[in-house]
Amino acid sequence: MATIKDVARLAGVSVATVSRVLNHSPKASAHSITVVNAAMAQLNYIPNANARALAQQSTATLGLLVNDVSDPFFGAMVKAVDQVAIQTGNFLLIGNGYHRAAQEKLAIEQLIRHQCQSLVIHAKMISDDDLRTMMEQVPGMVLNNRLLSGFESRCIALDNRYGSWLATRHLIAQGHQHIAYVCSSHSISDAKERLGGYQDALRDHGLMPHDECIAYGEPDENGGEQATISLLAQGKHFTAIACYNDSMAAGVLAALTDNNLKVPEQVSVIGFDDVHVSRYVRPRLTTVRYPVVAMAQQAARLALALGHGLPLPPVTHLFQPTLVIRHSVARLEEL
Amino acid sequence: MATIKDVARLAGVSVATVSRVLNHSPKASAHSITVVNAAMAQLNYIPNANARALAQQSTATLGLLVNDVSDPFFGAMVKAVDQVAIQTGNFLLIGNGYHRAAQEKLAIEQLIRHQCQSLVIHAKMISDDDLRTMMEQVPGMVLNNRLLSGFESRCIALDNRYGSWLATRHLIAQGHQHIAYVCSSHSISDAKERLGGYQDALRDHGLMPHDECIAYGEPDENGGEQATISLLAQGKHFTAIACYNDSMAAGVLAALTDNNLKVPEQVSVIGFDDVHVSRYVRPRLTTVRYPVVAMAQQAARLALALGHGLPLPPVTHLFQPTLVIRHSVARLEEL
DNA sequence: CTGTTAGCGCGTTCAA
DNA sequence: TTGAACGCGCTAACAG
Repeated sequence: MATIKDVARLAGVSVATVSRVLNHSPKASAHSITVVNAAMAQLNYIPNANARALAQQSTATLGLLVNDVSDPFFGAMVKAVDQVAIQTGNFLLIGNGYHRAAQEKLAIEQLIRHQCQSLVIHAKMISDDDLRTMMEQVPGMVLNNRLLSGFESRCIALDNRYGSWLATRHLIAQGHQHIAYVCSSHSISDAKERLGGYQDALRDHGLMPHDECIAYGEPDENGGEQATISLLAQGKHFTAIACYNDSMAAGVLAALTDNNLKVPEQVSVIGFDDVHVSRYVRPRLTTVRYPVVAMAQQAARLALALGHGLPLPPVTHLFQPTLVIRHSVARLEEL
Repeated sequence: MATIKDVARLAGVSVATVSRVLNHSPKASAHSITVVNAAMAQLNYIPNANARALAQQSTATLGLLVNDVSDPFFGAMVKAVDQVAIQTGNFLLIGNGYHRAAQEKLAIEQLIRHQCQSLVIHAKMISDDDLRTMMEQVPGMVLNNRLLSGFESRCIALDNRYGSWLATRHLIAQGHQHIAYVCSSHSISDAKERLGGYQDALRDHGLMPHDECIAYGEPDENGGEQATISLLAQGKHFTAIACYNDSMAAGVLAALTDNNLKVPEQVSVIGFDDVHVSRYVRPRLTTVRYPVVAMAQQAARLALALGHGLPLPPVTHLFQPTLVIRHSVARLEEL
């Protein structure tokens, strides 16, 4: 790998001059520019980002922590953040927490080791204390989907409870009275809030929430299938199912179909998140929209501004979910 | 951010000693270890990976280029590579090519700038020449899903043609004679090879391939829907559809369902890749298995070995796809 | 076992 | 406009 010295030698100038044309400094003669560029091309010179970072005490990188890039929800988030990284000339470093506190902590540390000044963090397992010491160390660190007291201005979250309340109310408005809930088995705030929203909505409309109507599973298709099967196996009576997220809802649809239950004619299903899958599953999934892209972009812009001491962009700290009506919920005519 | 000097000062030792305990050097007294560790903890010291890379002339990083992390196929690939990165104590840097030559080149360059000695590259658009100069510069660069002459030992690919041939033969064996093909509109080798395998299989079994039975679309669900709709709109007669990949197949299933065509009773559908979606779509998708995980892992291990001058692991350079039989293909009884 | 020192590749003074 | 020299944070001899 050629270094700046090799280029300088070949071009017959000093390294300082090479550095100048490299960084488009105005004080570089036209002649230097041509000579240096020629030398760089001939050597296939690629600058060393590490050395540059060390010298400038700043890196053009943006760090992002997600649960798991291979999860479509986080895929969308990564893409949204990458978009703003590209726009602002930054390189995106990605870490995976894999739903484990230790791994989350380690991955954030890796991002910091690599000197990311701006960090967008989606971490649900790591402790508040650990998170706090990191927030203090890195001014450009922003939390996505988590509220940490004392750092409210650097948090962006969704009103999960309200979203789930909306979904459940929609089912009730369609005449459903027996509504089951397919919940995530991960004990994170999202799960509690969404479950809480479902229960609140029932109570608000004079219906009793029953714990036996709640089934748990991993927050993916398979978890949705398993939860549905356990609901069915217990002979529960329900005409609608509200789900923790769309992936589980896809599993619910599959399990109902496998058991000859027609959706939405016999059972209505509503999801949460509005990820890609909800649009091509059949019937198309009625769901609650989680504005991942907008939230991720705002988080990224905020992190970038904070990390470089720039004026802060306007940000929404608590986003409101909305209803997306498709074809998996039907009005209950009789009963 | 505390530096090694701060730690040394606080611990009352030299930076060399700090470096030694940091790197678990055997020549460090128990006393030094305790003192230094205490100082590091007190300062929340996190080493600077850039400085370390510069000093050691080597980084513990593995670079990966994919088309788009938010695509489930690449999500699986990223996860597989991340797995081996974690196992080997490396940090994964990810770049996105977004199906564009310029972006692919730029992303690879970024990875090299950041001094990744090992690179797993999935790039279909960048020119052979550009790729070659990079392969020459970086000995630890491995190509996934592309064959570059002169670098065969650093390429890992799938026999796409054979996979598509397998799929088509399976349909023929089930009695189908009128088989449409839903093809990717991207003009990359995969598309050509898979289409070729379909045509070969038809010819090998005495059937004439008709260009009018081929519909094109973006290689995602929506593309599959559009392609199916155009096939239907043209009134083509077919009893089965072979697809470029599972995402398109999912779109095909959706479009057929929307048009009251039962799968597989009226139309059989076969996919390619065997990604996650194929298992929870209904009917479950019969498809061709692309061993992404195994391929990605081998590519990663090869890149790591090459990049660090270690003995090479055994690798399969051309993987063979296999048939995965589920429920979207039926035997054609009459005609 | 420890400290001093040189240098990794680059940006940035400061003189010239 | 240019080059020499220093330092960024860290590792790796080397000498003690």
